[in-house]
Amino acid sequence: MFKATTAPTEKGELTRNTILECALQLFRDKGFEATTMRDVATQAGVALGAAYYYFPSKEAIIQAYYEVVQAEHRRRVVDALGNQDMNFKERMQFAMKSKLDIVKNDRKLLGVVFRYTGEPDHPLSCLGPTTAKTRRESIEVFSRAIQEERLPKDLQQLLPIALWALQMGVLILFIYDDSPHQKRTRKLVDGALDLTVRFLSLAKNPLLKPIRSKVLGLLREAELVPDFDLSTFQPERLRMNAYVDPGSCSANVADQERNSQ
Amino acid sequence: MFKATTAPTEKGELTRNTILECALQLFRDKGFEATTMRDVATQAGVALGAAYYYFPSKEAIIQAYYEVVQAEHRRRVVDALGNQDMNFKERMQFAMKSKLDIVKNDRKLLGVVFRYTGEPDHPLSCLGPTTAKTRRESIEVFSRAIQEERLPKDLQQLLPIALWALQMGVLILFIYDDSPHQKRTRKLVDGALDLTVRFLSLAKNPLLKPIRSKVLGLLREAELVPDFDLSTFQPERLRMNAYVDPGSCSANVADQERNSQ
DNA sequence: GTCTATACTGAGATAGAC
DNA sequence: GTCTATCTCAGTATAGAC
Repeated sequence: MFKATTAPTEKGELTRNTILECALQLFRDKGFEATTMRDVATQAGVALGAAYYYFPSKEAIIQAYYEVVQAEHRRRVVDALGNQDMNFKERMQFAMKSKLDIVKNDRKLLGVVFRYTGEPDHPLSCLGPTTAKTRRESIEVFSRAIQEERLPKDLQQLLPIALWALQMGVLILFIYDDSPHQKRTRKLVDGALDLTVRFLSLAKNPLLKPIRSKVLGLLREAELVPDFDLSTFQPERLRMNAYVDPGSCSANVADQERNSQ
Repeated sequence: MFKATTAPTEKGELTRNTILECALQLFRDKGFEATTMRDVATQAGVALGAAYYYFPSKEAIIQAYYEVVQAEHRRRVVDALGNQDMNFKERMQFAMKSKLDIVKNDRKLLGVVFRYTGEPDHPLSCLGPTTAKTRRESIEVFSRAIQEERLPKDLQQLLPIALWALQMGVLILFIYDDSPHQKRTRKLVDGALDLTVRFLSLAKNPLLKPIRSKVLGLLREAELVPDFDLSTFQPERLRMNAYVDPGSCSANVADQERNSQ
């Protein structure tokens, strides 16, 4: 199991970490719904007010969890890219599977991340403006994983976003997957990436450039893909993130949610 | 605007309909969160307990709404298939767009349908066992829409499920789409279906049968597509619906949710 | 800025009377 | 089937300690 939080620097960080760790332990033991904020505060040895001081809602704790997961994912991928010799497909596989490894014991918790997917205005919407930073980081991890591969520019832009979207779907499947060790989902990942590689070597063919352009144009029109050429990829320009003041991306969820009240 | 409910026959049905209509009106006016169950009960002229008698939770009202939408969708598609002369692409377009037309003024409400997507055990999970009937009906509508087209058996099985999945994604995009009349989403639908048609005429080529088999095998292994040949399509065999007793599918959400407590 | 302690409100949900 | 009374708990408020 990966360490859930990074080393705290200030006292406040330590309290926050304690609350986070205790909350996650309770969520794992009793379930998210069955755990009250009072339980969390008691377990962490702080007053209720302290819990709310750091996390504006119970769901915000899950969001914080997901950010930790995301940081760990990045760490693992960067580490592996630096130390292992993997081919294109292996790098994509690693990027997908390491995420699953990280969350494998927390499938119940993970589902809460998706709770406000359909509600753009909710501060914890996993596709909304306040979660843009995490989303961008996630896409960036996939971007790194495929960086070394020589791909046409349009595919280079498209693929990390497609992999991120695939990963979102895979996570849902993973949550529902009751096969031992979620073998079913892992097999699907293998197969999907296998097809992706084959498909890409087809798509690289200059003869298919028109259809690639059509697809990209379509996704750009839908503002699912940023409408400019990227060497420095800036997915915060995604339409779904359009409301975000880029400067506000650095605040933590607690602050963001508080601000939005 | 379509009529939200069918003509009630018994007294209980009438009360239920009243509560449903009043709730939806309030949700549209004030928003889902801002509306309390007390508001709903008051507006409908019943006691709080009566509202909970028919709908075990506030979200269950949204689920009931979605079932009405689904019924209307089926009605429109069946009607159009019988009366209009449309080609393959037009039929798919109609199936997609009529759904959007139905929900176009309720995008805020619609998001709540997705609230428990990541929580398999929740009675209102839109991918869970208790919503299997609605899901099956939705897939069946797409199945009808493409029925007349001559397609290889495997594609005939795959396509309705793929269209259903596409529609789920499209609905999310639709919710986030702030362009006038959600033109952006509608254009994406056009483009996506255009590509689908082109892709299908490619895929129909017997030379590509092996890759088709691979894709289908993959999806079957992941239990995203039922593992048998279908002439009578039975999506309740989908893995995600595996817990469902097929006999229990006829009960309404309220009953199902109550039973699951 | 980081917390404690306590009291309070609002609303989702339930129990049990009728 | 319906109502009234009640419960629980998320979240807020406040006043103050360090």
